[in-house]
Amino acid sequence: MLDKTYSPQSVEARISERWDQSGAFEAEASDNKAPFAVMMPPPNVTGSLHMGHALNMTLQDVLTRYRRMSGRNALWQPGTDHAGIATQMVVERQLREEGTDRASLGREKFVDRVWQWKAESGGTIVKQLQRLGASPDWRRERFTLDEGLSEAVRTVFVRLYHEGLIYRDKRLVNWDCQLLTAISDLEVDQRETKGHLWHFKYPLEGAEEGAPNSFITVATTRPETMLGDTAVAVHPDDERYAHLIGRHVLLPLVGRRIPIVGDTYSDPEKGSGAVKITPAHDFNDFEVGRRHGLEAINILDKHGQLNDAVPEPYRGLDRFEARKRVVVDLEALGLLEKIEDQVHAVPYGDRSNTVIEPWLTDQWYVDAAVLAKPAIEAVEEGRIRFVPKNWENTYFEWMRNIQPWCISRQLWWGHQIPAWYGPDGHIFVAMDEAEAVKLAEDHYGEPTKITRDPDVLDTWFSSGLWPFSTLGWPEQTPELKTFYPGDVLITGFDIIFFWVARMIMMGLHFMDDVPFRDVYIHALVRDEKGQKMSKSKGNVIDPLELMDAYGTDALRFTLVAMAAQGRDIKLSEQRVAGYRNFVTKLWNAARFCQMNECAYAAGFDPAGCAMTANRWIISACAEAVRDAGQALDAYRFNEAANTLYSFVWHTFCDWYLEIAKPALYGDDGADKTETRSAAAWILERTLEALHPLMPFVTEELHESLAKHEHDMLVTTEWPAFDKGLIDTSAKQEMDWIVRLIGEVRSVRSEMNVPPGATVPLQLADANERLCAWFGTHKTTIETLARVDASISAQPSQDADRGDSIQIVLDNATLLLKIADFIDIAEERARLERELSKINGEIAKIDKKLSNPKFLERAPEDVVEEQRERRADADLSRQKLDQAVARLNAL
RNA sequence: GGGCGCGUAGCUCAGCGGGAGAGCACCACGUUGACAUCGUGGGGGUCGCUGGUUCAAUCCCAGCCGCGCCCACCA
Repeated sequence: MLDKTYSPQSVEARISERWDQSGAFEAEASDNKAPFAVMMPPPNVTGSLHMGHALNMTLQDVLTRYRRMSGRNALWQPGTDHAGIATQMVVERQLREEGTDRASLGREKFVDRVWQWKAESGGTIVKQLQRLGASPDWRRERFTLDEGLSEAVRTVFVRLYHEGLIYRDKRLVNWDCQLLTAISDLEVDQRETKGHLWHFKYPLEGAEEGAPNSFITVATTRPETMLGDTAVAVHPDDERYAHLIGRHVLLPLVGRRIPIVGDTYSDPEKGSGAVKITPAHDFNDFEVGRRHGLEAINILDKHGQLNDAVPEPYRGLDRFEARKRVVVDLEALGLLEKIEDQVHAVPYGDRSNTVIEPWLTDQWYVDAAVLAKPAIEAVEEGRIRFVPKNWENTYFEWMRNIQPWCISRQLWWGHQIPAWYGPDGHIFVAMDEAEAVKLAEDHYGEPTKITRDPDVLDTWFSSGLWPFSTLGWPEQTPELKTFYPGDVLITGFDIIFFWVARMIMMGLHFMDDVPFRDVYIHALVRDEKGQKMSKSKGNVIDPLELMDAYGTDALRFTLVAMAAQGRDIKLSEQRVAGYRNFVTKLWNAARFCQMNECAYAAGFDPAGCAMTANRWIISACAEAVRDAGQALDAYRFNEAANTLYSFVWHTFCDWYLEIAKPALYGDDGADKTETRSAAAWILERTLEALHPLMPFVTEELHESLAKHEHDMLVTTEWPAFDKGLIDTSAKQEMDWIVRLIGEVRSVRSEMNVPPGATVPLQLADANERLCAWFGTHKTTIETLARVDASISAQPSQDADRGDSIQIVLDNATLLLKIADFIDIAEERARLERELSKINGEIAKIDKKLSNPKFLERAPEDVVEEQRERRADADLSRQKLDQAVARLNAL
């Protein structure tokens, strides 16, 4: 016998173990079932499970389990990402605590150390995913830095290089002065910051000192960069300054003679209308510099301190220190015109949280614009579909304006770039050192020493290959053939650019096909106040804690039920508790079935039930499962969850099991046998349908039930019904019974009839069909409404004496004999209320039906529906009129 | 500056052209042989505002108000 409540803690680990041993998650390329492939977004090895993972992984697991049960050869490809910067930071922090650093360790030892860290701590996230019930093929787990994937990375790099799509260039990059590496545009966070706009006067060459027009004023938010100025730009059409174009200013503090150039970049509306140009430290200025052949003077070293290119007093100063000094010194010279407050965007590194510097260095770039073209077309042509569709706009917007992608990073942890340099700087790109050496020998005509580029690749470069590198590419493996392209990618919108776009570009380029058909973009999980969860805010809800407290299934179900398309999820613990209750409800329904020997019966034919109630519940189950399946097909996760929730709790537990009780408690016989089988059948289908959403409790129940068809739920078929099980007449009949009971209960409650009291109920003045229904379900009505039921052809004398409440249900009247509780005046008021309600409805319908335009233009079935409603309402009104008349006759 | 999204019951949210819904919270009653992590009944909403399209608008369109997010090189 099942316990009274479900204890997830003791069950989940055991069930996990069984799944694992059964090999249920394993997918084979040789399998001839239709493949279904999902690529897991690889979490960082440094990661531990947060709510975003929990949602992302749960949705993937739901789909994978659903498709697997639906007969697909389902591969969910797992793995982790080496996360260059994040991981290197973690290990460097450890080293600091040990009083050392990576420089003193040296590259090789440092990298060894990171691998060691990965071996010890890198598996955390994987274990946590198992706790969540994730069902990927763990045998196939990959790591972006493992042997095979590294080969894929080198292959891609070499090929793109030879195609001219990867190149080396000296230009401005976003430089992180703390991590000492370049980062991509996407890793820069523009933050609105309160700062100042300083207006400086630059003396014009050849102007008379002190004369009114002896200066040109420039404005800047970054005074220290003036030390690297090589021009002042004005708009060619700006009358105030046009005459100055071609003249020079003498750069204060430095003494450099720099030109005044005309460039449309200068905006007469902004600042003073003249803008200082620092090509080496500003992206716009860099372009201006290129147009005018200006020198780019780099004034910063890699730490963000001023270098030898500036006058002696400023050398070695930190950039922020230099800013103050420059202002002070210019003021002393009388060249500070004014200071304004200004809110402006300051670039921060998303990892280091420090101010990013545009810095002039040699880096490797991918010509993203070329790769983007087919990637844009794939989405335009619908070969890839975003769900919800609006994300396509975001994708297009970014892809159509894509910039060269800086892929080199000055880190040690990652894929070292397969490029070597000869003594003269000649570049040799090759799969390995031996090949590079040979290339060099061919090039120079003799063995020549070459050195490898020390940089590593952006982590996203390797994750961009994930959909095919994990399947064995560049080898042409059976896996690749079977599982590429994948079916759906499930991820958050925050990595559409970082990852999704890159996978599409790389997949199309190297596999000549899209990496996946659908991209389902889910929402962000926020706290219950709608704030983004973050460690610094301290509002992080830990999924593991919720799993401990409420069970994994409750958490999963919550996330699925709240995953409506296009809206963020505000998670509250209360909600999880609510779904824990649902798990308990399901558990107890199963327990009830077990107690009453509702067990799988070999010959049971769900289409052949004699009892209406059984036909009805089977029909309702078929509808619910069909709807849930359709919802999952359309990625409407919340709908699937709600449909099943409502069916299990309200239809099955609240109504069916209560209706079934008399038969189950009664004497042996056909009714009891059939009801037992039907209940068991429904329970099994319910467990199957819920399994993708709540794998643990359903598997546990499946195992605990006395007899069943299949060994494990995980490999059972998702219930697929044919239309034959949907029985509209049973539905009509039971709906009426349900409403009847509801009406009686409502009246009893309103009239304060003691819940325990059994009172007479008479169906009066009803047609044959209703009388037949009433008769068939007499026991159900009596049990659930606590009445003694009978049928009378005429309204009874009880009503005429005022001993009964009259309940109008469609075109029948129910008489509830509760004389002791009736207050005639109140009863009259109640009936009048009913009457006015129905009259209101009739008036509304009449308004429509009397509108000739409605009759003329509304579709036929809508008009017909209104007519039927009108007729039904009219019947009810007649009955109510009669009831009132009888009361008035007293 | 551009783009996206959201304003529906006290709270969190579904629905989205033809009869306003769920969960939680709230109120009343209930120890009926699965479940008090429960059952039964109940109260509560001019579906942000203003126009327009339509026979019909919470739903479509426009504008406005409020809120959030993303992108953008502006001194």
